Amino acid sequence: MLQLDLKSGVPICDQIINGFIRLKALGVMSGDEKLPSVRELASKLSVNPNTVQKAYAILESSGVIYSVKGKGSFMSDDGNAHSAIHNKALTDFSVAVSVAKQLGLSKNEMLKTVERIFSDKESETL
Amino acid sequence: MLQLDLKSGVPICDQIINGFIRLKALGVMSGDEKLPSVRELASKLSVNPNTVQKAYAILESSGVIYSVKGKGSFMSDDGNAHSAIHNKALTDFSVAVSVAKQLGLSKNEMLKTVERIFSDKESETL
Amino acid sequence: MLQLDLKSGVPICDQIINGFIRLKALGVMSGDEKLPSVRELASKLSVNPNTVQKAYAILESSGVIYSVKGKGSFMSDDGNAHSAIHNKALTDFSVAVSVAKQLGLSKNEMLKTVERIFSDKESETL
Amino acid sequence: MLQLDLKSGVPICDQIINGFIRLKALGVMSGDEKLPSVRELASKLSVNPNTVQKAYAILESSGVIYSVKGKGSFMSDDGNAHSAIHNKALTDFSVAVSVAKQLGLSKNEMLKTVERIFSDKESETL
DNA sequence: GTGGTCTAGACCACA
DNA sequence: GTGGTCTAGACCACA
Repeated sequence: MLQLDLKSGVPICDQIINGFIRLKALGVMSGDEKLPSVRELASKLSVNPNTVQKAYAILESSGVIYSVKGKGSFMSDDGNAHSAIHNKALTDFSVAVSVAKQLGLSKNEMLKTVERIFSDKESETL
Repeated sequence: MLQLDLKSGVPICDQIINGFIRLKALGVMSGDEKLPSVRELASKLSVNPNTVQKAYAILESSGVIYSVKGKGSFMSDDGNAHSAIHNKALTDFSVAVSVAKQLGLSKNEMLKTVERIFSDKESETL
Repeated sequence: MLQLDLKSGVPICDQIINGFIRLKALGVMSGDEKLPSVRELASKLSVNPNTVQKAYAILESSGVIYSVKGKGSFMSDDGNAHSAIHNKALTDFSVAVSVAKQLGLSKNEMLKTVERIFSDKESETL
Repeated sequence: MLQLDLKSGVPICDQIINGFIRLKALGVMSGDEKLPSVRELASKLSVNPNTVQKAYAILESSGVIYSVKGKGSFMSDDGNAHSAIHNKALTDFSVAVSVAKQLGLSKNEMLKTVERIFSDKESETL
């Protein structure tokens, strides 16, 4: 379901968070679908349960998932939460474009970079 | 000259580095123009002189500025330095695209964002 | 009869307990009225029978319901039970006031909220 | 500055979070004021630094404070964040009033409870 | 079993 | 020194 890239420099916790957001955005997971338990995912990813717990806590606090003690964690269908994340991602990307432009990157270079990453088969295996 | 955003999460050292690169790219500073002294800038920005020192060292080691003992630091006109910066900007932008993709942004949204920012006159004043 | 909100964060067992107390307080259920069997309710609510069993046990131990072997559980009319519930409700409310105060709500805001909800006819349908 | 009540049942992390929200709401702390460092507060409160770190992380993610690596954490002046918290507290309190009403508490009992807690000197020592 | 909290202690980047 | 991430492992409430 999720695959980590330990060499990427992106914190494990963030990779888990982003992974579930993406699974929902892509329609791979749907509302009220059960997530793997904290311990199960930790074991599969070979990371500490605390790290998964932290990711789940952040996902819950932002409304992406909801947790029921003793039952498990479930994907939320809260449109507001998911669109808020989408908006934040869009804003962050806009900032990145502005910064890159200021540092001298041309429009063409950026367009090509976007195309390249979307046609990059490796990145699809996530 | 430079303005820091402590709340942005971007390391202060990086903000200083990017700031001078930007000032050169935008034509606000030109080749051989003198930079403020480490202590002066540190005092103006209310940051630790060590942080400014570190930024200057990185800028010098990458050829963006050069130092003359007893005189100070000056903006360089080194073309190689510019291409190094260009490469770093390209790498940073690629990472931003990957993360945005991970969070569910579509290729189309990204392409449109790039187009928008390049046709946006306001963004030039940033 | 009862409806659970898994996303509310309130333990399922508590929701069942409060649900029956409310049904009695609102007059929807009356004294000696039969409750659904543990298994029946568990199946309808899609929860673990142990959870319903626990809720019934707590309701019985506090006198809100009573059980007859081989016949089932029934709503009680025990006045003492009601006062026990009343005390618990008062304690819970006090905690809520303390927390709200801790988070900066003014006395006035709280008093107005109480007034509003008691003059709010819609809230009776909840 | 902050005082914990270990017997209250409220998680330590939450008490720290609520404490700083309250200090800002009451005007005891103002925008851009420095918070004690993670380790300093942990030592003063005799709790684990991780617990304080978690509280600071949650406060930052909700915009109540902002952190600068190597410099410290500072109270934010983000009106939106603080009013969002205020709104949440008000909503939570409204829910508590509704529940209490359903469980049979009278308007008078609630008003008196609010008055009592606001005239309670012990609660002011927090 | 499942989520949640906490302590203990290591390690990293940044200032 | 300061924030941030992570592992290791205990313990609790709830189902």
